[in-house]
Amino acid sequence: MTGAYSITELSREFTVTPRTLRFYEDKGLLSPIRQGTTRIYSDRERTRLKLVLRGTRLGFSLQECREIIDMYDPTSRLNTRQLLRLCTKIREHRNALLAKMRDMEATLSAMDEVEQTCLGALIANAA
Amino acid sequence: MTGAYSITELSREFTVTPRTLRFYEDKGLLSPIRQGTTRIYSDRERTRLKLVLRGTRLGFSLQECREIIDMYDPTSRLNTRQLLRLCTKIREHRNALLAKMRDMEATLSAMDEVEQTCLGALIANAA
DNA sequence: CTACAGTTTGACGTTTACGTCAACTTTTGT
DNA sequence: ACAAAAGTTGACGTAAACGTCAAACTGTAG
Repeated sequence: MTGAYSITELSREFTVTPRTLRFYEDKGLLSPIRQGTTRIYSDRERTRLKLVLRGTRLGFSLQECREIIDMYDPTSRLNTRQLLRLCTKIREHRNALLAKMRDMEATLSAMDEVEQTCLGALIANAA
Repeated sequence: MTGAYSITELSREFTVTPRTLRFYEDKGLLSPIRQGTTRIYSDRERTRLKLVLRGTRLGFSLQECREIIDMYDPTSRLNTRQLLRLCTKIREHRNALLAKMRDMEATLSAMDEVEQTCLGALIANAA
């Protein structure tokens, strides 16, 4: 495991362009190692990429994605103060997520309602 | 009811700028009536605005928001063909939403995991 | 050795979603 | 009647998130 992917391999797997991967690197979201000047992506980078894409799909900015992912990925040993700060961050981000969840549920149930109306109208039309 | 709001009233209620409301109008998301040249927003527009903001928070583009909201708001009587098309659209948008839901649940449970690790480390540090 | 497929670094372009004036008209309190 | 407050239409600016070349380098199969 702990695969080594080229930039096009990885970009194809997630149907993004190489430019996107370079851009994310520029923004500090990915940091592939270099073999000479060529980028090599490990499974860790692959996972981070997956998380970035998940985050953007949920409407988070790349900045926010970075914050979130860096929480997930405690690259170093943390002292008590840092751990407490991390807990606070987790709480914040979770609250943001739960708010979105509520938005989502509201949207979903509204959609269901429209569908009911729609189906009702179809039945009426059929009569 | 069926209130009449000025542009600043409405913008303040939702903590956006008047510019935003004019922009949404330009994009066909809102269509306040005019009293002379001045915009007057009804409760219908207020609701639409609420839905736009909800949509953007969920990472939908204004285009997508418009599609979704226009479904909710069947302004005219629809024939069977149109109703069937609407049902299809609802299905599509719901699927998109459910996909986001899954992304969200994954993110949430990952966060919970990080928190557990974090709390565990805190306890270890306290010992 | 060389042709070619893949990669790299700029650098400028584009789309979305507004922000920020400016210049002007309209409405309203006193 | 008149100044302040609110509203209108341009027009240009901006930040985020990439797209799209161009020019040069590199590694590899034939």
